[in-house]
Amino acid sequence: MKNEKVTPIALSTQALERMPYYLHYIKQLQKKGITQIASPAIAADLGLNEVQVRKDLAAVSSSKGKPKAGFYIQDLIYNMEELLGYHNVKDAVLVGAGSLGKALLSYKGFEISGMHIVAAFDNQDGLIDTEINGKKVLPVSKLSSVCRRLNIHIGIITVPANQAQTVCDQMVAGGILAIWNFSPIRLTTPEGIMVRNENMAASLAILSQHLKDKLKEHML
Amino acid sequence: MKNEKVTPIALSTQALERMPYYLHYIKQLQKKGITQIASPAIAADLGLNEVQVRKDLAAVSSSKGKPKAGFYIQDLIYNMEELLGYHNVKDAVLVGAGSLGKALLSYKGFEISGMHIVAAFDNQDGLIDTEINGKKVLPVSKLSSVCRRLNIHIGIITVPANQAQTVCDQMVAGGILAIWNFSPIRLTTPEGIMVRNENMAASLAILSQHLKDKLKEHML
DNA sequence: TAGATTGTTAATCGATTAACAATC
DNA sequence: TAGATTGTTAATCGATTAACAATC
Repeated sequence: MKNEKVTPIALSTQALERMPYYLHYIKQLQKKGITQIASPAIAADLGLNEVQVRKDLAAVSSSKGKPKAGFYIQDLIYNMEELLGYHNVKDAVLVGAGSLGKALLSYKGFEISGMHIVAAFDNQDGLIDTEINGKKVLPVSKLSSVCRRLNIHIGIITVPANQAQTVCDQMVAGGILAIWNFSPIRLTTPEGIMVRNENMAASLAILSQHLKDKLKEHML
Repeated sequence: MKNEKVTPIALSTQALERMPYYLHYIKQLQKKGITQIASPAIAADLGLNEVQVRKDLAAVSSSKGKPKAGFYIQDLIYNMEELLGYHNVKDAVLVGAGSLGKALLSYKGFEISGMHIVAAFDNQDGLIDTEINGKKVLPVSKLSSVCRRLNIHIGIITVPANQAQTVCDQMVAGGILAIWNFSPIRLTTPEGIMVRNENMAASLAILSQHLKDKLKEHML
């Protein structure tokens, strides 16, 4: 018995990171009425390697690409959205309704990507029971019970460093499986919990490093 | 003639990304009065590989580690802050004073990391000439001239996708060398300009993927 | 000294890129 | 058909991890 298409080709994290760019790009093409696209064209426009793009598309597309013509845009969009999870809405909670937390609560991009922030949590008295972008702010003490009760599996952490690990522990206790961590520390979690670090300080460091090199170069 | 310490060991992007975590961690230790730290201890607490930590520390530290004892915390902190550019303030501009832009303008973490956002730019009439966290909002038309005049080399892009490339071009015209891109598209830039993508959609995709796998696993 | 930790050299791993025959 | 583009197999590249002698 052949096991065709049952085991999807595993996609590397890097490849997964490129997907939203492909998706955005080919959606633009679709708007212009274009129906097919070939890897070399995408590669040129997005500044990527041709073979890399081809491999990425092959990994995600259910239909094969046609030599000379490329892939059907319609298929690609569907497959990518499916892969990226846009078709089934995922509920999430956010802890830490400071400036960054508020910004994320108001960020329209999430809805498009199939994520819905159900509630926010904070410990500041002034914030509790207020609403931000239509989302109620609850005391952190209710975090794990709410997650458990509503079957929520994604948690977003936007609290300061010294509170992040505690919040993380409470999320895990509430059944959270994937954590998006905006605090500047590495969280310790049990096996099976994924933590994705959105590391502002690191990004800044990399830019800063480049800047240093460039300015030095300029001196010589 | 020996060329000692003149050419610093090149640090990979990944290693650079780990630095802020090391720095935060050893600063905590310093607060507790600890003066020395060894790689295996850091590795255990941060969930990293021992050898990796040792290599990272060796790459950044000006003094050598002592067998049995490890590295001097004071030295490490100084060297890391130096490397990460915390000691010399870098001016930056931000374009796009929407919710994310506002959050970044108010984010205290940047000052600690040696970055100072000098001004914000937007095209929305209601925002121009207002102040956000003490920073004036100017019309985008002034972007490149302001950058040029104030010798600013870092630009932060928090505008929607369809405006991002235009803003990027204006930044480059203004002499910006490092761009922190929060928009969901890949920017095209001349050689020598570094773009760091803060890719929300990608992060979400990776979390979402993990969640899908975990929930499926749970079914079986 | 004994043992932990260092720095370095080699092996492994995974992703990207190159080469090329197959195909529309 | 000719030529562009595909999918696949092999080579390259870079980072992580392992192995080990040197050292405090």
